Amino acid sequence: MNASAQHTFRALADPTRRDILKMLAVQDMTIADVSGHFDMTRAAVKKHLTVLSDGGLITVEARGRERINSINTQGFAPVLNWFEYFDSFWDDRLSALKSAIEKDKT
Amino acid sequence: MNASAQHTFRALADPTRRDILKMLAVQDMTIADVSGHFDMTRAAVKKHLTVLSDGGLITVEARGRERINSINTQGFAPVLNWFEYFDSFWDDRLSALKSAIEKDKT
DNA sequence: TTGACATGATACCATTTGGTACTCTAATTA
DNA sequence: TAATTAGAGTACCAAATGGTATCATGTCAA
Repeated sequence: MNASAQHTFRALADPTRRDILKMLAVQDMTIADVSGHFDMTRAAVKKHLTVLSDGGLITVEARGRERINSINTQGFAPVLNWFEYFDSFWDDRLSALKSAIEKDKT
Repeated sequence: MNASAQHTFRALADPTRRDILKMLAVQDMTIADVSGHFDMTRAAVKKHLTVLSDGGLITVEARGRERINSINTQGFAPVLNWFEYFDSFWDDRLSALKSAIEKDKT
């Protein structure tokens, strides 16, 4: 926690961590649950979860001997805020950006 | 160029590179121009610009012996598209996110 | 209580990353 | 033309990163 924008951007920079976030968007999972989806040790997955937690993108709640990892919606705010900085410069370009997004959808 | 989402996310993960993007949002700059704003060598800045170019976030145009670096609006599309994936899961949470963004504005 | 299970924590390793220093080429310009 | 300027390219270095292996701890269940 105590996520600076830097921690959040760094957390998003790894493809494994982005995949974990997609999984957690569907449902909460324990560390073992998450590990089951990757070809790496549980310890490695745990490290990724720690980075995601430091970035404020997930929260972890102890339940007995398990740790329930949940996505934290508000953790995305620092990154989306950063993008909004550009809005003030792109009054004209922004519409082009939005149409580009639509076009890129697969 | 040939920016995969991974290259784009990685390009955004460094604070120096994010600062460069903010500067280029205001105006196009040569490598020397950009270097003047940082306490590091021109070669180091050049490396950052290469990563930004690989991530599709800037374009570089030769003009005489200078290289004009410009922000590439459409380069942000892969990242914003990635975020949109979550929309389909967060029909209810998304509004909370948007209000959180508004609240976080300083 | 005792054993199995989920996780935490640490040490260690190879690769990547951010940075410097140095040399080289191409374009200006005096 | 000669000297200067903007940038390219490479070798090198320290630190961070992603991963494994190993051991310790708390919790559940028989």
